[in-house]
Amino acid sequence: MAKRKMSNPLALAVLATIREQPRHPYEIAQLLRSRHKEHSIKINYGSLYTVVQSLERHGFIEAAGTERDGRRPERTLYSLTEAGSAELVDWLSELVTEPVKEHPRFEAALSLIGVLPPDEAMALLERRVVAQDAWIASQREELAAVMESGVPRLFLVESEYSLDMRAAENDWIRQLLKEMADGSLQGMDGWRQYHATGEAPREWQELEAERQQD
Amino acid sequence: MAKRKMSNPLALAVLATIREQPRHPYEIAQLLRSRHKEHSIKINYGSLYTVVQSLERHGFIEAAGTERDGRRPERTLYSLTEAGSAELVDWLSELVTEPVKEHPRFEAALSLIGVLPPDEAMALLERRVVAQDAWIASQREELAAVMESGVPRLFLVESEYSLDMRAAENDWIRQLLKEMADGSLQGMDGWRQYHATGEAPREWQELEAERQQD
DNA sequence: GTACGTATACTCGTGTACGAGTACTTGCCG
DNA sequence: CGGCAAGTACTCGTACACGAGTATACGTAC
Repeated sequence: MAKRKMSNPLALAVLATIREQPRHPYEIAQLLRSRHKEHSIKINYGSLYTVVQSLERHGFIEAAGTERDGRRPERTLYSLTEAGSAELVDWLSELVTEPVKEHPRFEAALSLIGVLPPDEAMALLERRVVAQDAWIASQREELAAVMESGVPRLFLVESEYSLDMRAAENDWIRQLLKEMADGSLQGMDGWRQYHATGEAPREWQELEAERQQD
Repeated sequence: MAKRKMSNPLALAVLATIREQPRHPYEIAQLLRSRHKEHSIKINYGSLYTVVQSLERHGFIEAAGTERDGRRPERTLYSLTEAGSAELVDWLSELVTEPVKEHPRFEAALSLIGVLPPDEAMALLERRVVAQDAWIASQREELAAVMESGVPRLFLVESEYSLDMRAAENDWIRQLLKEMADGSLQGMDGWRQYHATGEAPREWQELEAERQQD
C-alpha cells in the first residue's frame, strides 16, 4: 500500500474538526484542548501550522476566506475538500484496523535492562509501579468527575484505554518482579554473576556466538 | 529536571553495545539486529550515524582509532567515555522508573472514532482484534522457538512485554465491543443519531458549549 | 485612564529522523 | 575464471517537529 501523505495524527484531528465547520488554526488548537485531546494527540503550535500547511499543499483542506475578531490579526479559515473528507475516513479507518508497531520507551528500556544490576533494576521497577498506580488513581478520579458532568463515555474511550493499558502494564511489571524475586525468570543467575564479576557467563557468550552465525 | 541531551533510545542502545567493547557504527547495527533489538528500538542507518555523531559531540563516546577488514573502507571504532557510562546508567534508570506519556496511534484513533459510523467502527475494531490475535499467536511461537534455542528469558522480557500488552489491548477492545453492542457504552444512541441525521444531539451541543466556557 | 497580565495568532531557526542512494569488496556459482 | 549478487560501510537531501519567541489586542483592576 502506498505510504500516506501525512504522518502526524494531529493532521487527522485537524481534518476532523474542520469537517464540522470551517475553522482557523488557532481555533482548532483551542477546540482540541477544550475537548482534552492533548492527552492522546500531541498539540504544539509549531506542528499545528506545519500540519495545516501540509494538508493544504496535499489538497485535503483549502482556504475558505478570512475573518477577524475586533482589531486582532486576520485569520484564515480552512474548509475540508472532498479529498480531505475521503482521507479522514480512510486514514482513521486504517488506524482503527491496523495495529502499528510502536516503540515505547519502556520497551526499549526493558531490552537493555541487563545493563543495570538486578537489585537496582527491581527497585526502579517497583518505583515505576508505585508512581504509575498513583497516576492511574488520580486519572480515574478525574475521569469520574468528567463523566459526572455528563460527558458521554463515547468521548472518553481513549482516556479509558490509556488508563486501562497503564493498569495492565503495572500488572505485568508486578508479575515480572515476582518472577525476578523467586528466580523463576531464566537468566537471573547469569545476570547477578555478570554484575558481580564483570564477565558474561560462558553460556551467554556461546549463545551470542551462535546467534551471530545466523 | 534538565532535558536530556539525547532523545532517541537508539542512542541508549549504542552506549550499551559500546560499553561491552569499542565498536564501529555498522557493527553496532549488526549486533543489535542479531540480538533482535530492532523490534523494540528503531534502527535505521541514517539515524544510527546521526546518533553516533551526536553522542560524540556531547562527549558520551569518543573515537578510539580505526581498523579495516581486508580492503574494505576503514572504519572508526568508538569507545565509551566516563560521561557516557554515567549517562547510560542514568538515562536507562530514568526510562525504567518514569512512565513517559506516549501517543500511540490507536489512542489517537479512538479519540476520533466518533467520525466513523458505529457499525463501521465496530467492524473495524473486530478486524483489528482478529489481526492482532494472529500476530500474537505467531509471535508467541517465535518466542517459544527462541527460548527453546536456549536464550534466557532475561533477554526476551521486552518481547514478552510487547506481546502481553498487545493481548491486553485485545481484551480491552473485546470488552469495548461488548459494551458498544449492548448499548451500555454511554453515547451510543447519540452516535447513531449523529450519523443518521448529520446533526449532533442537542445535549452534546450544550455540553460542548459548557466545556468551552471553562 | 493607565498599567499590566493574559489572550490571540503565528513564525522561524534548529535539531533530527531517515530513505534511498553511493562506492567498493567479497564470495559464490556456472 | 568471470560475472553478479550480496555484503560492507556510510552519506545527504528532504521533511518535519517544535520551543521559544514575536506582535498586538483586550480586559481587568486600581
